[in-house]
Amino acid sequence: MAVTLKEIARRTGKSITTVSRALAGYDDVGAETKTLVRRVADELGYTPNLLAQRLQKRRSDTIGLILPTFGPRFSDPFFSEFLAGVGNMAAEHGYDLLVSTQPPGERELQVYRQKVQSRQVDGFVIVRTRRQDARIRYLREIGFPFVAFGRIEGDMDFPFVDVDGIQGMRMIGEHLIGLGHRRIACLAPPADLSFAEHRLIGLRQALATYGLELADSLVRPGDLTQKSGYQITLQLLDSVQPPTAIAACNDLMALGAMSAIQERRLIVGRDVAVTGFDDIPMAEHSHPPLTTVHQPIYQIGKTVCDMLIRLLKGLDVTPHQVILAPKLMVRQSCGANMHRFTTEKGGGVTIA
Amino acid sequence: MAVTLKEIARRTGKSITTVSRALAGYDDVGAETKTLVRRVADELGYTPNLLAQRLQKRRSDTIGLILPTFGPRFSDPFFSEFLAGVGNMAAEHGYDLLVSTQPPGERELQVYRQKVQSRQVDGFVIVRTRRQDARIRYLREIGFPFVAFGRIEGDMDFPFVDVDGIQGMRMIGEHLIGLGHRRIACLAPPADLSFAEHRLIGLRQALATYGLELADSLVRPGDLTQKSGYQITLQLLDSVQPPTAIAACNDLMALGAMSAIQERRLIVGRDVAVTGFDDIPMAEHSHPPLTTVHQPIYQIGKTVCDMLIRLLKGLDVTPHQVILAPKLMVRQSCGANMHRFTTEKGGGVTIA
DNA sequence: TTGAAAGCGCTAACAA
DNA sequence: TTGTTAGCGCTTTCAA
Repeated sequence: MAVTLKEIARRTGKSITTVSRALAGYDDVGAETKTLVRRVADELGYTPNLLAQRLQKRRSDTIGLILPTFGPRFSDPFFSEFLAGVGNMAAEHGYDLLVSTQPPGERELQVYRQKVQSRQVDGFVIVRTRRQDARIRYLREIGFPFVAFGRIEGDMDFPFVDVDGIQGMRMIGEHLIGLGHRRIACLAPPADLSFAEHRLIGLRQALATYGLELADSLVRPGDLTQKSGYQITLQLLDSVQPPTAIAACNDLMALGAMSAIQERRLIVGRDVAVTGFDDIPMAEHSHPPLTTVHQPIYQIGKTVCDMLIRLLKGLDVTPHQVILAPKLMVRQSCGANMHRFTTEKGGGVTIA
Repeated sequence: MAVTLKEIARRTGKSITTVSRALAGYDDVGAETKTLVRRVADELGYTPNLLAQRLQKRRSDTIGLILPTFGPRFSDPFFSEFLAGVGNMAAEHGYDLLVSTQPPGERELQVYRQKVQSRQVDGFVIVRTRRQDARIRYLREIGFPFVAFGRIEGDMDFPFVDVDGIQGMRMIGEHLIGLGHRRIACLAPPADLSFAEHRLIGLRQALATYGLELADSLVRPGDLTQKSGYQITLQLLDSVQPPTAIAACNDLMALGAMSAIQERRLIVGRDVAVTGFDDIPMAEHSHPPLTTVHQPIYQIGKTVCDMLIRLLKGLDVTPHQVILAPKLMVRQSCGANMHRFTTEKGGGVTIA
């Protein structure tokens, strides 16, 4: 059925070895032989059996990506774009991308271990790093190649790409303060995620610059979904002293916050400012468009994958730790650029 | 470095064959031998080399999923959920999931061909079927296993799962008409997609029941993104006789439509009704919440994958063509359930 | 320039 | 119950 080297050897009257070398382009094969072999291979539509090739080469030419995701309603627009970046770069270099999903926990590490030991993948892309990250600890321990999107706490002697979350949230904080906000709430990520800390620090720094403090009661951890942003914001709005601005640590929660505000018949940007983080496509087309911090997520996916491939090929990986400067995207949800809205209600920015 | 059968054989003094069979649980192995072998394997932390196993078995135990997606800003919440369904089911049965992205076109088919010929995958999950689908034609031609999410035009002698788009859009149409709408626009999908036709037919059927017609000028094909929904809706609103309802053929475009409407300072559900299709998580938390048609996308992913695995295992796959009944999710974007809104403005449904 | 032989790690037919 | 042999399809010494 399938065309093998053996078959080509039979037809050309050459040995399997010669055929293999002719096809691989070695120059210790006679010119005529080479042409002949190649012609026959083409005619027969030969494609090497990758399984055999990989067994022999003792590499899988496959990159693993295990999405740390919960439940069935997994739908993070952030990951799909990252995935596209990783996937395209992998394909470009002839690598396969093995994707699976596994929520953080005991079993997660088993999955990593299994993929490593069964030699299914040559390296991993790690996403959404945790402050204490068992995956990274394990891979480092056994010396298995990986590149992370995100940092961890403590010893960081491994390759990663990250966006500077401190600076990102500092910009958000300064922007909000500049607009007159003093009572700012924060929709925080789960505390075990690395970027949770960074983003909170950034926000606190911005406030501190102005002699302000982020009240504990206004830091509300969510689970990064729209729903949780929605629910927390309702609570916030119903509290005795509601915030005038809500800085969400990701766009999905920010979008949820906007829904909650609108549900209470308040105007986003006028009555309450909202900001996000990520700049997913949806952010630009929400209503009002969301002020947020841009992460070039597709590009990050490509870069992370590229670094991993270089690592796998034994090439130089410099720099092997990349921290990207974030970019503030000022749109309407924070009350800046409200010209489109002000005509309607004559309102400006509410200053607490 | 890595533990192999050979190593276990050496340590136990048995042959490789015996070790292999002991581990595989064959009962033509002595009880003691079995215990011994297993103990040693455990101690050494043996994990079979899947590459070798697969070469020998001449199967890759891998399912291919090639996302037909364009450009870097790929972020369809619909696919990521589907992906999770497929991935989880695959993992459950010990299959790997090989994911890559490739926009429709010439090269797309090359990618399929390459994966088939290099024996990288045992079968494919095909998504977003086209009316004339080269992928399906090819796979059917060579007899390669696959299961599709979606149907095609013409001969449909292959396994698939689909949601009844005709019925879905008929329900939408009837719902809108029931609310008094007569001038209904449709944000249509690219015409080459199978479901584009179904959904348009459904909408037309609903209108026909009431002696109405869907004006050609009100059928506007988009590219399924939020942005295109936004842009088309602006055009629609600026036309001499704007529609009173906009039935988008997917949620993303519907969300874009809502933005456009709000940008024109109109109230969604009161001034213009909007409906979607898919029921992505975002639909429930948009503002106002989006009336749409629910597709159990995670479940569909699982089912498609399960069918494929049964196919690969030579098990019975009945039924091998599944058409699911869609479910109308009435929320606020269409003007029904407007109690939350009516108090505000005193408005009801605008009847053209 | 070419081919024979060995081996990647595993499974399976067959014989003992 | 066990081991020998062969082979999956490929690459790579090494000798001719």
